Parts: sequence; C-alpha cells; structure tokens
Amino acid sequence: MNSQKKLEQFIQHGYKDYLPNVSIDCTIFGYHDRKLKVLLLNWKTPEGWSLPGGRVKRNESLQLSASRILSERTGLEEIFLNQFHTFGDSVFRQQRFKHTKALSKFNVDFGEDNWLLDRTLSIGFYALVDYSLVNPQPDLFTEECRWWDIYDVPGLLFDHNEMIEKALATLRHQMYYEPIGYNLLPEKFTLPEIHDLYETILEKTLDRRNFPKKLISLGIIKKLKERKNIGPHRAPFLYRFDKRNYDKALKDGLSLSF
Amino acid sequence: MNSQKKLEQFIQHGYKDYLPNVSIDCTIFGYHDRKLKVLLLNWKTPEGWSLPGGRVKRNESLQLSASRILSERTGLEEIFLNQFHTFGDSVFRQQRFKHTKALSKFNVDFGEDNWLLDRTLSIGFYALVDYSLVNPQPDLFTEECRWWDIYDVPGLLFDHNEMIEKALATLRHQMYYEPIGYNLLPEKFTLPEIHDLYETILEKTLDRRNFPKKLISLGIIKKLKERKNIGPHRAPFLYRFDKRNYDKALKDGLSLSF
DNA sequence: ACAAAAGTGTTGTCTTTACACCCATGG
DNA sequence: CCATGGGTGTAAAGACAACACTTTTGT
Repeated sequence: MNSQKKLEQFIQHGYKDYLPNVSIDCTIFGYHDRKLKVLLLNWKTPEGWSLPGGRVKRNESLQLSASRILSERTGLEEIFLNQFHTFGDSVFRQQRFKHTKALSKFNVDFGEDNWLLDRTLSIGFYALVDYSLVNPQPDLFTEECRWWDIYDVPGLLFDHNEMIEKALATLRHQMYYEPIGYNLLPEKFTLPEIHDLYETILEKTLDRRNFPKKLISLGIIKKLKERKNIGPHRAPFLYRFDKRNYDKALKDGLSLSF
Repeated sequence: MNSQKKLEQFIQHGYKDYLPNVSIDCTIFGYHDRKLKVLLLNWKTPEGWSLPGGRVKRNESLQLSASRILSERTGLEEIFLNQFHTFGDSVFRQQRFKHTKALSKFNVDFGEDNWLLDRTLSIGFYALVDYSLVNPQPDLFTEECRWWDIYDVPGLLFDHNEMIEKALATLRHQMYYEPIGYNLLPEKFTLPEIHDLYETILEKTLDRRNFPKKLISLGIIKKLKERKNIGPHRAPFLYRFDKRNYDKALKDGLSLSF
C-alpha cells in the first residue's frame, strides 16, 4: 500500500483500528549545546507546527502507544516517557475540528462527520532523549520534523504551546525529587556538562562545587579514570550514572536542594 | 422523565451527548475520626463497589465534568479537585466490556455494540472534602454510596483499587510541596487535629512540637483566641488557615520536611 | 606566557531534629 | 485529686550556601 492509500485508509476507516476522541501528544525534550530542545513537526495542512502525536490503537496500552509514536518520530526505543496530563479544557478541545477546507491538500474526502474531526482529548506525555541519537522523521501528515530551541518555539497548533509549558513545569518540578539526566546525556559525561544541563533546565545558576557534591554523595554519579579531550583546555574527568543507585532514587524519590 | 426512562435514554442514546471511550473517576478523600476515608458506590450490576465516576459531556471541559460528577455524589461545589492520571493500561481498559449478561438487571436492551461497552479510558481525579459536609448520594446505576476507611477498601470493580493507590501516592507526594488540609478540615481546627491528619495520611509520626512550627512560621495557619471544648481535658486553641498565604504556597510551591 | 576552563575544601549560617516538664479540665 | 491530653523552648547535629586560588592544556 502506498502512502496516499495508507493516508486515505487511515482518514476514512481509521476508527476501526484506533480509539476516536482521544489522541496522544509527546513533548520530546533533548539537550544540545547548552540548550533545551523540543522536537516539532510541520504539518502539511492545516499549516503550522505541532508536537508529535498520534492515535491509540484499540488493543494497545497508552504507554505502548506513546512509545510507538515516539519511536516513529525519533527511531528510539525504550526511552524515558512520562504521562503528565490529559488535555481537554482549552477551547480547541471542547468542540469539533472545523478546518475541513484546510484539509483539502490531502486529496482525501474527509466529510463533515469524519472521526478525526470530532472533539479530541489529548493525553500528554513527555520524553527525555539523547539529542545526538535522534534522527527526526516526519510522517504522512507532516513535511518536516526538527528540533527547536525551547525558547524559540513558534506559535503551535491547538493548545500545544500550553502542553509544552506544562511538560516543562512538570520536568522542572520532577528534578527536585528524582534524578534526571540519564536519558538526556550521553553515557559518559563531564561534571560541567551535567552542571550545565541542570542550570539550563532550571534556569538558575548552581554552585559549581556544591552541585556535584550531592549527586556524588548519593552515589548517583561515579567518577571514571578517563578524561574528555576538550581542545585547548584542561581535560575534565568523565563520569557516568550508577544505574543501581539512580533507579533506586527514581523509585524511592529523593529531595534535592539546589 | 422518570428514572427508568432516563436510564434507558442514557444507555441507548447517551453517545449523542457524551464522549464515548472516555470516562472520569473520582477518588474522593475525606477525613474523620483520625481515619482517611474514601467515598465508594455499590453498583446494582455488575455487583460490586467502585469509585464514583461518569462521562464527559460533549460540550464540557474535563474539570467541569469532574466537578459535576463530584457534586452529584456529595452535594458539594467548588472543592479541591486534581487530575492525577489517565488510566488505559490495565487489562480491563484494553478491551471491550464483556458483562452484557450481568447488565440485565437494568431491564434495558444494551445490545452487543452499545457505546458503554466499548473500551473506556478513565481520567482520574482526586478530591479532598470536608467529611462532615458530605451527604453521599447514589445514582441511577448504584444502590448505595458511602465512606470506607482507606485501609478497609474492598476489592473494587475494574482497576479502581489501583486508582485509589495512585491517588493516595499522589496526595502523599503533594503534601511535601503544597499545603493541604484546607479542604479536609473544618474552618477552625486545633493543632492536634491537623497534626493527626498529617500523621494519618503520611502514616508517620510527626513531632508534636516541630510539626506546627513550620506551618506557623510560613504563616499558613493562624492561632485564634478561641479554644475548643473537648470535654474532660484542657481546651486546645483553635487555628485557621490564612487563605492568602495558603494560596500563595499552593501556587509557588514550598518544601516541607517532616 | 597567556587564555580558557577544570579541580578542589573550609567555614559560617540556617534548618532540622530530639527531647521533658508543667498546665488545664471534668469527673 | 487524678487521668488525660494540651502547651511550650532549647541545644546539638546536620545540611546548605558562600566563597578563591591553583592546575591543566593548546596555541
């Protein structure tokens, strides 16, 4: 089946395989060059950028669905994925979708009462991924998929700006009682790197000496014997997460002061 | 329209007014006699206890819907209500509902493909209410509505036990960075009362002298000149929440140690 | 030798915890 | 006058915040 046929099939008969009235949208955070990034898609029609999202298959769990959607856009499996809120209160989400004309580019007959145009709640997940491992892929509905700096995000379709806000707020909050970083950083990283990551996300300067103390004393990160070559400067030591203590902290929670 | 007619109308044509495939369930916490309570409904059929829940009207926000459901069962308006998770992963929630026979008590023809029997995600809210103000009301589907001690909750229908667990975990977590109590206690309360409330929910003994210090120093509770008469013992002072500081703390967050 | 970034420890302050005796009331 | 629960302060320990000079490396 070619793309156009697949698209047509999905638009006209998708409700047989997918739940109507519900979608999933993922805020996918990456970190690169001291900037927090988010992965966005550019729609063919209606024109505009949005979060990557999708529908829930009728025989699929929400977690699996989100993880499928994410893997389709990034190529990654088994990444950190967290359900944070279900959106149904904004004006966009209390009525039917009205852009039947705007959808004409697809050359598929939607029809007034197409299932995709009905009121749709969206279950929001956020993901933390290693920027360097992602190969952004657009889908049938979209022309382009790429990273945006979190502070340059354009006006998005629907309530997606609100979703990113809430995802970010949740992430920030979470950083105080769970370790993060395992999914955003390469396996081996330096203290300045993780320090910058925390400063970037929290938008706050953190003491260069005090910051790592806690993580080290909790056993969450371990110093390696290797150093990273960073050109014309002193080579910093590499560290890595101690997965055992990290997971324990994730599970039991902790309280970071910063 | 009488009850039976209403029921029939809802079962057979409800999908015109309500979103299919989605419901809302509320974990309503109350506090009485040093025990944390939760409000449960006893279904006519399938027999068993469950959380109070309902469907989302097509033109209604989720928040409003939850608050309507809650007010129908408790008679209360404007109470603390928090969306905490959307459930769709348990086996019950990945398939159609199979108990067509079990539904026969209603004397309404459901039919194999009734909208109510399709896979249903549930958006979980939890509420904190003043036990003494609640007048539990069953609905068309249920015989009885009453409080259960949180540790005596019976096996519930579907994944509702899991929901209560998660609601409680969320509540406990929340207590460390937001004040609670305003919605669970009467307007005026004593230090032993709020102390017991916290101990009960957190399942932890809290120092009788240290505990109130924080709340008082943050300005969240204020001492009144009145005392409460508790019979044959020294009359304890009454306190009340300072709504200004309380709401500020709710909004900005705080960090309680306990 | 210089510029740029990394590495490292101590001290003062604040927060948290632990703890015990006296007081008020009703029966 | 006794039983029960309420009220109150201080000191020690631990956590946190502030802070500056030296080392490494490449050009």
